[in-house]
Amino acid sequence: MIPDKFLKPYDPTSTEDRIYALWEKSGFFNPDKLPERNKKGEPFSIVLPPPNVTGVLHMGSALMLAIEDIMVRYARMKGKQTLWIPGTDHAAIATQAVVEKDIQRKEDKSRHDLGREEMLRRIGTHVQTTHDIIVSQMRKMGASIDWSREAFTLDDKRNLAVRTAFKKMYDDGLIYRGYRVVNWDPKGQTTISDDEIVYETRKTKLYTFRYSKDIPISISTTRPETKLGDTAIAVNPDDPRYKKYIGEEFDAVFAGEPIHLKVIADASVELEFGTGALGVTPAHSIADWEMAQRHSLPLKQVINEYAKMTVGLDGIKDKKTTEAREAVVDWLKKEGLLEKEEDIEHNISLAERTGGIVEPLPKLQWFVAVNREFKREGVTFTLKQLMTRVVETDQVQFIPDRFRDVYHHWIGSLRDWCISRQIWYGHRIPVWYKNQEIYVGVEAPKGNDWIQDEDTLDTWFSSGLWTFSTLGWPDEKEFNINRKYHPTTILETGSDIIFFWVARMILMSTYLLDEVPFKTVYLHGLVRDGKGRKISKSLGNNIDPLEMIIKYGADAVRMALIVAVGPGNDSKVDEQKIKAYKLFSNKIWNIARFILSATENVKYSAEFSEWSDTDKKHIEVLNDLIKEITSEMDEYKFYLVGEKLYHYVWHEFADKIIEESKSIIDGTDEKVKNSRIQFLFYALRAILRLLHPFMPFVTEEIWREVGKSKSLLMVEEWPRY
RNA sequence: GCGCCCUUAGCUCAGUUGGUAGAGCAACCCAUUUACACUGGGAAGGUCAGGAGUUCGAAUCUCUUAGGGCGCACCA
Repeated sequence: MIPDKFLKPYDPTSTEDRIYALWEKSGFFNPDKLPERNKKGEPFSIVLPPPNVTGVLHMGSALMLAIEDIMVRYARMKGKQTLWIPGTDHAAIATQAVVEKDIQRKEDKSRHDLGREEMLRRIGTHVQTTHDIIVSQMRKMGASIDWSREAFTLDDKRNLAVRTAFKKMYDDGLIYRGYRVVNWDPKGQTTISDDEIVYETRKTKLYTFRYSKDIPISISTTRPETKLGDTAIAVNPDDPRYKKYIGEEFDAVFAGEPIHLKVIADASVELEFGTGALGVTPAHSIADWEMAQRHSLPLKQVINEYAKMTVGLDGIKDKKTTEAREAVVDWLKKEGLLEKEEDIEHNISLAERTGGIVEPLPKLQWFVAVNREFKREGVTFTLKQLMTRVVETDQVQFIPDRFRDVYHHWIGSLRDWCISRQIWYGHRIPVWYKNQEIYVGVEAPKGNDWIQDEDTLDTWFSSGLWTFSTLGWPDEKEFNINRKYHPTTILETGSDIIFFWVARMILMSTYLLDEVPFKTVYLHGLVRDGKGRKISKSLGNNIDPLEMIIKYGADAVRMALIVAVGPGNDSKVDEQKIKAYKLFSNKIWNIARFILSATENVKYSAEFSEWSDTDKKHIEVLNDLIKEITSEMDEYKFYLVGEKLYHYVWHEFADKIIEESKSIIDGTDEKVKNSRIQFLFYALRAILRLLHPFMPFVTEEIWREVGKSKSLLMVEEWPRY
């Protein structure tokens, strides 16, 4: 008798949690507990890109989990010693910003009202809640991940890894403290790295004016308020208009502020832009600061951390830069110095996490030097060279490979990485100060008077260590046990974090371990709505993966996300597509029902060989498919495999083979009938195994009836051909 | 300014050493208590963005034009 449940449509909700519990109980998520076949197999390892503990999972995370679980389940069925390490990311700025905002809204308090300790306690509570939700969502997706090794980017072990890495880089001269113009986010009250800036094109005005009637050179700027901090006028050395002024010095009182300007020649000045002369503001522009370094110009700060002016006339001093700008323009008009006002479009820099307008400010911060040379075994390297070399020599390969060019292009223009943040949530910088002394160490120095640096590290500093900090590094004993899993086999992640994360992992791993963090990088794109639009709150086009799982099952959601979406491409997902794969789950269910009832009193025989001619052909077609699919799986072409399986199962196997089986089974030719029944067994067993990485729940549930044994489909052998 | 990518059936996309165009969805016609809370059968639909070149042969290689997306840089 076939079970009653097959008489009803496939019901994912009553199945999935039960199946997941079975898998977990089996222990097979942990490579140490896999069957002998796998223990002897080659290692396959992958880390989960740790989701931020800022909120719940979105479709992008669901896509990531689907692809990675396909890779992992396939590897496991191929007999590999398969490890998938889970974790979550503390996402320093992002998380603190979310909690701060929440407290501001509910209690009208700032973090300074609460104090460092209380604020961290509040964040901790928030993080625990979101962490638990995220983890339960990963289970719902069917992720066959080793929960016994779960890590957090801010837990004790990872903190030790961070301190160890920092110390080593400091000793090698690759981490330094420097007074430089950095990207300051006035809204988040912290510095941010170049990569944490997003650009937005806005219309603005370009003003052309003179500092005073006595200065013969006019300049153009979009930010007149910063001109109170100018210390030079720069012109192109070949500009005939200004050659005669080079080296001259002028004094003026600009909007109430005395300024002293030296005319300098710098090749970076374009002759065509504006008047061909520019006011140099070393304290409030990274480009000007670099120019000031070249010409030994003084630096004069006129804007503070709150983006307010610190000098100038009434109506300028203590005002926000935006207000001060208008006041300076009014002053220029009144003095008759303004010559031109034009509308132009230009990019403004926004802090990615807070949306604040980035204000370049001179600050004492910690940096990773990417161009500084260091010695390793007698050979001189820079971090940039290490990062470039491993990709050039194909020690790390990109899928799709065009990202290799993108990666190199980014490295080409890479500047020193500012890693200190003035926020509280994160890894505290392992540096202590006492009077004029400085101590950098893995552990705090002995003695009482040492005060630890107040700042925390960029969240990507700890993320960069992820492939090996999760395997126990720097604890030698633990890392040695896990040594076979590093370099990891593959990294699967979103193409949007190739610089943030992929590049930083390559940096940290090549520097600290002298080996790559992964051999292959598989990049997926953005998940968009059915119309190809970005998912956004304002459009209200968000599709909640959990809601879809409840409605259509995780198998359907997984298939909808991966079919027909090649690596690196954005995917379009709408409810209709998910629904179509729910119907497919049901189709598989009914195929099983038909075969189970047709073969009810017959035993499956693996050695059966008396195939009818038609069945021989069917076997051939199926084997060709298996062969094709297997090589495509090895090439990570899941988007093709999913589609091919769908097509074969539905339109070849169900529509043709099962249809013709009806008359064969009702017929009188026992030999043909027998052959067909054995073939149905054979094909169903193959189909379930082939589909399992893609649709693990429904296939496992059917396998329990078909396999007629207690063995789990998840550790069955991938079909041979 | 530098770099990457895209333009194939109404829609979403495959098409990997160059060999007379494919799938899913949608739309159309017909059938159907069927293993199928639906499904089956059928037919229709494309000068592969435009142009030039290489070739016996180009959706596929080269150049070019147009449109679109993205990244980096600049942002006086």
